Amino acid sequence: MYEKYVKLLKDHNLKITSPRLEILKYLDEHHTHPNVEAIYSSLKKKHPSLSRTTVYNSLETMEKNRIVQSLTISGSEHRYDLNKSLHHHFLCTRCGIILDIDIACPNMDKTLQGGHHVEEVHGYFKGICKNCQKKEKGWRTNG
Amino acid sequence: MYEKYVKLLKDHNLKITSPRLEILKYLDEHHTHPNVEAIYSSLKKKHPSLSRTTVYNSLETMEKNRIVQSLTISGSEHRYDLNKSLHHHFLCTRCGIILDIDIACPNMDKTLQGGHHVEEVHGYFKGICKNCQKKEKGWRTNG
DNA sequence: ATACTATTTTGTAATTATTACAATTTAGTT
DNA sequence: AACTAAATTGTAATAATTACAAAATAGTAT
Repeated sequence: MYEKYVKLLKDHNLKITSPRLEILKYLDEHHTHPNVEAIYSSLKKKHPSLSRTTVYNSLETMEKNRIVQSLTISGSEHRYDLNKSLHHHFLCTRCGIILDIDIACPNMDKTLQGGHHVEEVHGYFKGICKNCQKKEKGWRTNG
Repeated sequence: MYEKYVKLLKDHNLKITSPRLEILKYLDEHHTHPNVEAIYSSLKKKHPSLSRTTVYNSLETMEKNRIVQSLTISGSEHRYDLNKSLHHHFLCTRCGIILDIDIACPNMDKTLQGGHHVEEVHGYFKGICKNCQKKEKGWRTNG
């Protein structure tokens, strides 16, 4: 059940704790790029002793170990992602959904730019998602 | 003196106001990608009646009109840029400086990705800048 | 199994950035 | 000079995050 998350943590010499395992499981099962509040309020149901601060702490630790990735695209909150293969993200400014965008990008795996040591690369698109456009069209047609 | 900022605002049918002109001038003269606080505290000296809220309001309006650009790279605050040619950004996680990165990128001018309507494209690199690396090396050698 | 210690979790109290809002002022027009 | 919509201002809220200290726990050594 939790073997793969245990392995992930062990591989980074991190202690195996319930909050960390649950957060990893949550991210693995929800590809919604949730914010802290979403993770916290969902896990809190099954684990009432969970603290919001723990979610912050755990994510911070796992981010430092590159197990999870923090997206700053929204500008008002951090949103999280299991750190799998490199990919871009799209934020819908209408509904707030963040979607994975898999496109070729020659700059994604750079470790040096302009003489600076690069540790992270982020490609963000912002706009209106397919779904929200459909909704707006529908309303306009009906109105 | 302020002609070009006046023109920028006029071209977007925005009213010509002192706060807007001063903010544009500040951004034009400081390529530091400042946050609201930096802009506010600098302008406040010469214009004591300026309100922090006005800086927020002005930047919001000018961002909607694509006169300025908001960078969310830092994750804790918005940082601003005069919206000139498309380019990437590098954030130093040590000193917080944001630098322009001019590299070719085939995805920078996309208006559609995965069927979604794209209005903004951001390319962010995070890491340790040349200068901070130099400092760290120096200290270690001397220690 | 037990004891030990560093790490983690937890809850509360700050802090920081940003937004809401209502009153006043002002830009652009009549 | 008067008008009106928009912008500015200050204060009060809100939202996300961090600081901190006490309690609990994981992993290790005994």
